[in-house]
Amino acid sequence: MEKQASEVAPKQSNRCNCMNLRRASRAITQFYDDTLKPSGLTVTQLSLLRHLGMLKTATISELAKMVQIDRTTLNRNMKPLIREGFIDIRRGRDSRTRQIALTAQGKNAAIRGWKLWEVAQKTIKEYMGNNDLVKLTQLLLKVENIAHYNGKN
Amino acid sequence: MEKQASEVAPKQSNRCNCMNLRRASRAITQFYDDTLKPSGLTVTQLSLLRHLGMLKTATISELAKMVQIDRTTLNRNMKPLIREGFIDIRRGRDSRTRQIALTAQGKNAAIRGWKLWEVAQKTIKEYMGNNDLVKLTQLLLKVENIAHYNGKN
DNA sequence: ACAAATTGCGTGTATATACACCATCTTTTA
DNA sequence: TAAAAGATGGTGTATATACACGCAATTTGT
Repeated sequence: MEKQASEVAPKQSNRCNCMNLRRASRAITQFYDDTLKPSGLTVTQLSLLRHLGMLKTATISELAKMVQIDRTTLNRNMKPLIREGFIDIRRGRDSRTRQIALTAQGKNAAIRGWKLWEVAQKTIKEYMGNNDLVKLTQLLLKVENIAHYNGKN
Repeated sequence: MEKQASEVAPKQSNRCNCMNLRRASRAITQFYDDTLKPSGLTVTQLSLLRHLGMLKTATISELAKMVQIDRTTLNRNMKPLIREGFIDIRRGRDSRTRQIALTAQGKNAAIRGWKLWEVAQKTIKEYMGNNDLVKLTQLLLKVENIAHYNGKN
């Protein structure tokens, strides 16, 4: 095991697993958003555009399920993308539903964002090292599934 | 060719390191907040109260540095705690500063929250396993420091 | 066919997050 | 000592997050 040292952070604040994850989440979000800044997209927005690009078209609930985010959160997250004309929403056949799709502008924005995103991804890989990054990804996936654990609800 | 829908979605959505972290962060936050619900505190709020309890008193910037959160975010996060009478803010000697301190009610709330927090911590440890949890904590600490990496800015 | 259950969605409300900008107060410097 | 520089904090604005609630449309059960 490497030294890893105490760094700047006080020992007492590293005990809560949840806050540990949230601090890391804030840090990496700032890093990605900063890298993506020239594209005018946040990492959340780019993620949405890319998922939409894969699905071609989707209802709100379908997209929410795909990106694993709360449906009402997604609803709000789409607002800036609608305003910028990156996505288009229309009524579905089942008129309870909405069909969401990328516009041409949205596709272009996604491509611009993607190129910057690749830089961020590469930097992270370089910084973390491949082994640690793989391990981290694995562990995060497990954390995601905590809700299904047999100790809860 | 069949569709293999279950293959396309997860693979594609698990590629962004940032979104991976954010999904995990959302999941564990919901888990902690749910566990803490009877105390009336969110995990963020409990964290603030506990750090304040350690510091006895602090200025806003000091507390922000300790919990490693943006100063202006902290400012807003304190609002519910002030409203509930859990913390008390007054002008410092240097009248640019504010001195924050726990109230008696705040101490009680922190104690109530703590007990539930311990349950959440224990559950996570059980669920993740000790080795993986230690490894995760280590990796998250490294992620936190990405901003200092020599490939940025 | 009609009532009941279910599904899909939006909004009200509240917290969490942080950047840009500004006001104020203190310390340093010319 | 007056001006400049620095420190401290608040607010405007915007995004991200999700729970509770309710409305409208569809599907199901009798």
